[in-house]
Amino acid sequence: MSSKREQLVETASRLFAEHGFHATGIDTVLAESGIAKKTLYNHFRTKNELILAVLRQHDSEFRNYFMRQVESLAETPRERLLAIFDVAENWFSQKNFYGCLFINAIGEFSDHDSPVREICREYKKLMRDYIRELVKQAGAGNPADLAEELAILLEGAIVTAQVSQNTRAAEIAKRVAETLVNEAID
Amino acid sequence: MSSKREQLVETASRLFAEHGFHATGIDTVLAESGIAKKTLYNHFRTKNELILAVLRQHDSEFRNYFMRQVESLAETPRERLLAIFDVAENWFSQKNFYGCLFINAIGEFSDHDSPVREICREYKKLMRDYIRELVKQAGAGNPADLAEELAILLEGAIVTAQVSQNTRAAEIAKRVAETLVNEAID
DNA sequence: CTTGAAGTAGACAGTTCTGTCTACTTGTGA
DNA sequence: TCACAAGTAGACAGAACTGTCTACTTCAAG
Repeated sequence: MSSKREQLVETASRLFAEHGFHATGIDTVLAESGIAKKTLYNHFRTKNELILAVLRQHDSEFRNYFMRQVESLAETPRERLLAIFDVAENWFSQKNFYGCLFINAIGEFSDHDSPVREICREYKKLMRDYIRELVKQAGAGNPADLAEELAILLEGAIVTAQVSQNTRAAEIAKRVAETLVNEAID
Repeated sequence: MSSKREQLVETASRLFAEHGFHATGIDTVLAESGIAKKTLYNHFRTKNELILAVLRQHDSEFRNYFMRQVESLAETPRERLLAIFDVAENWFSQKNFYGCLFINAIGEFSDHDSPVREICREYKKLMRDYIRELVKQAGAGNPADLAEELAILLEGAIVTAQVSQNTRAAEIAKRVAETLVNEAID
């Protein structure tokens, strides 16, 4: 059985994703998780620390899930670059898809130096790094360029799927990705 | 001089963009605008109605600004498709750039049928319609496809610029757009 | 068996938020 | 001039939210 701390982070993660960070009260997290208020404040000094814990947990968990999926769907680096968009399509079609938690967080925490934004920037950087590594393995001339392009395509697909609740965004982005990959790698 | 209603919408718009919708209290809007609470509640029945007014106003104002910019930067439809990303770059480099207000709103209002989400979907649809119209004028074989691709690129650039506060995203997206346009239009 | 760590239940203080209401002021058109 | 529409200032009710604290329970290790 998971620890109380893990339960809190898991419940809060779900609620923050669905309703946002400011709109979700501590009491809701407690009611949904069935955990006492004292226990929460034993593990986290403030609500903000809970938010940071949620983002850090989601960072490692989601990246892990994403990369595993990519690697299970395709073998070669080149195929994996395209599989990214198949994984995205799966993600978008989950019933509890509320877009990217980090993009949503950025919208609620505008302070440029806030730890929230730092975690979000770091997450996006690590995703780009992963893509760049695949691009490099696939043998592209300029890995950084193609990686940035594919990363932008992925972001665009995420937002489009979130706003229009349309999983086809992944398919469209994938088609563009194919063009770019074919162009960059002979 | 603008009406009190306009001042309220303008002030609220700025605060919602910077701090988010739930994190911005009515009292803050009143303090910043120097308008009495009674006046606000004479114009809007609830905070939620103020939010809707802000989104509707921003919808028409921003699209108008965006299209005018595109049309002043380039003459032919084909050039205008690429100018979209120059306008985006200008937008990203404004000191008060907090991403797309509609994307941010979607993150805070998850209810699928909420009027907030309706307005956001409609805005995104109208932007895609505008792009599709330019694509059609430029003479692409399948206007819908290229338009969707360019729209996804634009979304990706917006989010990337917002997260990393890096205006280069527009430039990268533009490069991809050039490839797509050249491929689709002979 | 006992002791201490961790959890429960929930009252409570203090703040903040939305929305209402009263009493007063200002400005303008008939 | 005056009547009325619109605005100001701000008190207030009621709800919600964060964070603290007390008293009680559970359970496992020594």
